[in-house]
Amino acid sequence: MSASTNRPLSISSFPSPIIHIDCDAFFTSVEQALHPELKGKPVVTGKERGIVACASYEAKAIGVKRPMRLWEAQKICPQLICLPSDYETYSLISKRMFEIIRRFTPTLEEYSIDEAFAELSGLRRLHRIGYAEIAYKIKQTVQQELGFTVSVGLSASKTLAKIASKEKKPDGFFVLRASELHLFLPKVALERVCGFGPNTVALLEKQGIRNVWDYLMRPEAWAKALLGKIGVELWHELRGEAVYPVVTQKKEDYASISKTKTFTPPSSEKDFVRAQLVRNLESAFIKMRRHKLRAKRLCVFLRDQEFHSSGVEAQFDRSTSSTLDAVGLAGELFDRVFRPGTAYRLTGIVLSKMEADRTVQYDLFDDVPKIESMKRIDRVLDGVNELYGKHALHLGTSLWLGKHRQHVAGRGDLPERKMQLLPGETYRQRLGIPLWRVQV
DNA sequence: TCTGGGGTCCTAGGACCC
DNA sequence: TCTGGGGTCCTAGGACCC
Repeated sequence: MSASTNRPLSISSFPSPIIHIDCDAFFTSVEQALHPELKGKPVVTGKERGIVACASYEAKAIGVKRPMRLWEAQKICPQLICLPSDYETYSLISKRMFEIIRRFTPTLEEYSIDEAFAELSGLRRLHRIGYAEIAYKIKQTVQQELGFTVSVGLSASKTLAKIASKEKKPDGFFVLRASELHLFLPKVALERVCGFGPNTVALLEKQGIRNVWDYLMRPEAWAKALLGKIGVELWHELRGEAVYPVVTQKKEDYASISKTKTFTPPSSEKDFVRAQLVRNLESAFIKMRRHKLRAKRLCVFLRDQEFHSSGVEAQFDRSTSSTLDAVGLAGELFDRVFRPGTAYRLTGIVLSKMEADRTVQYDLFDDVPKIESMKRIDRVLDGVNELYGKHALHLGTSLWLGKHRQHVAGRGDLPERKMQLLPGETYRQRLGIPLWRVQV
């Protein structure tokens, strides 16, 4: 890099001042704040899954990392305290944090359960202090009221603010002025940019780019040619020219809902893999109905032993929230993806093209009584499952075994399905799930 | 890092239409 | 039958994020 290129990109410090607030070891910090006896001790969450979901800084110091197996972590650190994740509480604390920040600025984006972006423009006059002081005051207030530390970065774009918040973690506070980028960015590794994953970093390194400043010294057109749209956006963001807005609107609905599940050992037994898939289908539909949504599109995918995934997508005749309605198509897609002789380790389904399930609109040729009765079945299913636990009541695996063609073509009819529920013992036993015996 | 689960967005190629 | 060009939708897959 020649000296002549190493000069400020911008004279103004903050064309648009944006802060990124990132909680330090959020889940365990909440636990320690709620249970003071845990303070200063190595704590992890994730007990229910058997892997480390979050490790406190005390645990990290001993070498516990994410996502380590729990037994592995306990070997390294025998005095480790393992807790199950308590998402409801974490969400509550998360909401409280967002509310605290909103007292300073309404322009807040709830980026994830433990991260937020906020715009500070126009606040200097209101608070009669500079942006850095406002940012610091936000950090202090959050910490005081929640009882654990957060890291805050202030800069001129979301991408830069995120880099800044990581700079001094934990309990970090870092101000990155646009006028100082030429001094700071040569020290910043490419993987610290949100949007540069392992593949992109490898590609950039092949081009002789070793840090963020190197990247900015290439022309915009070069970034576009190499990395496309995202490449250009980040090229601007990293120069302190904000491209990504702080999105204040809370996202309510999902663009997609997915359920995947890994099983061990891997299996090449078609009906067993299919049974796994049905399970995911049911879970996804339960979740979808809880959010009062329906889906038009369905994707089925499998992952084999070698970690290669393959999937197919298709659309329903009309969007649906009924599990029964979807089984046929799911079965068809499964048959298209499944390769005999291949051992699979995971099945997954993705529902997309979602819409609100409030407005009922039937096509001329829809079988209205049947749709209505399927909806009633779903309500019963959801009700029973609510009472007795998810999957207490579920589809018999046999529902589509052998006969599923018929269901796809004619969509079947309910009494007949009820008769066909019982065979398939082996898979049911292997999955350890009860039968569907309820009269609808 | 020999690998958990839930998301979002982008892109390239093909089909199909005018 | 061959020849263009362009638009749009769908599909499959990739990359990345928390």
